[in-house]
Amino acid sequence: MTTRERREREKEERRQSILGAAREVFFEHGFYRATVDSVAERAEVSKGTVYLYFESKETILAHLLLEGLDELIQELEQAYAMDRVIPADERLRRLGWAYLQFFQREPRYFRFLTAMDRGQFREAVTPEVYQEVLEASLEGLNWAVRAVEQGIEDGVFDCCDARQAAATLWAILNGALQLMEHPLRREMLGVGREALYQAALETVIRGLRAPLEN
Amino acid sequence: MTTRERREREKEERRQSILGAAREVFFEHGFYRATVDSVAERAEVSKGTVYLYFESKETILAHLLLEGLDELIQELEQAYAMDRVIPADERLRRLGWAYLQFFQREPRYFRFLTAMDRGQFREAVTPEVYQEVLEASLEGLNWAVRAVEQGIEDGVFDCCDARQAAATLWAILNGALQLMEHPLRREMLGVGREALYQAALETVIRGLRAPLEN
DNA sequence: TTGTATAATGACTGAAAGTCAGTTAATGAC
DNA sequence: GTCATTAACTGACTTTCAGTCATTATACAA
Repeated sequence: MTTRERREREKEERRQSILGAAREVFFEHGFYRATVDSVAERAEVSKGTVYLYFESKETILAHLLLEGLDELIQELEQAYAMDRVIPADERLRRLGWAYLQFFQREPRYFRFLTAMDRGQFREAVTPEVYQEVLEASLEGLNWAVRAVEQGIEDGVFDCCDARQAAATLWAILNGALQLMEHPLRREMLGVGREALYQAALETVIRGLRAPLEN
Repeated sequence: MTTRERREREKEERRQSILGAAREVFFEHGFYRATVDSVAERAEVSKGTVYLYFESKETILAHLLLEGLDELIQELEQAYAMDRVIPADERLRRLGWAYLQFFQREPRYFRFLTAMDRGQFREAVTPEVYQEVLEASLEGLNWAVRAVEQGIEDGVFDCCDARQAAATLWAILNGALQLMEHPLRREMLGVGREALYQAALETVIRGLRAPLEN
């Protein structure tokens, strides 16, 4: 039955076309200001059709995020540079830098990701989809865990739990990004974009490397 | 003219009563689900009156935040313990801990604060009010700056810019808090609430203390 | 050709923020 | 006490938008 296959393909194409339209519209106006009607119009379908493919406006965003996070994870994998032998601290530095570069290239993804933590979002998305996005957003962390583990093995880092250390790194990078993405706050602090990020990254790496005193 | 004064006082009382009602309703249902109608009902006034005192739903939240941030700043001031002679790293530790305690006691304030960074919020609030909240949210940072400056003077810390170091600390604590406040994420990471926060705090302090190698 | 299943539509509903013409109450002048 | 003026308040109404669903169109199979 080739018909069925073609149908499936066409359905997937339509789905992608709606996603593409949504990306354009959400990026152009921001998620909040964008309307489902305008997504439908851009995709040249009716609103009803949009809801045939996605359960809610937020679900569309979730799937856009999944795409973006996929890219991010690939870039982190590259940054880890599995094949080469690199000191652990240098690996963390590269990972942190790749993380930064991704969100500098796509600041809107970062904003969407943080938006996802709101009740508004969680309520409008099935638990499965929510879980999926969460998992994707944490997947890159595994590279950091591996780097820290390597560092502990090599005696470069001095901390008990690689997972916890990686989580710390992740928390600080997100905190720095959030601060960076806020021109007004940055201005009030009088701290430069990259400067802050680099300082944050270096501070954690130094913190991991330093021997425990007292 | 005593009448005028009484009028002013009554106006302020009404304003406070609306704010109080809003705090209850927002805390009870969350900002997103709460409606201005229910705030009005709780305050025993009409919706029109609410809009006589506040420009938008978001503006009400902004003023609640200002109250909360005032409390926070006072607690940070106490934690700094100006009168006593304390090593700089210990001061930072106390500040970080006070910061944590505040948001553990009032997690909803933290959520409201992060919600404030959304476009939805910025557009619904006058630039003045927005600026005011931002400034309040950064005021506590000054204590951290002072502590780092003291640390640099005493040779306990090794970093060039106190302001930048304090911003780093602030970024990491916020990142850690954000992660902590997310049960699902924490579960996925397998990291405990306080454990993560403490690890993050200690890592930064160690990072500041460590001498620059390389 | 026609019956059936699948896909698409867009007018409609509901919810909630925000508005404003009209009402009520307080104050002060006479 | 009465009336005029001002300030405070009201709630029905408007607007905007997400989400629904009865209806229509299309594609396919017999």
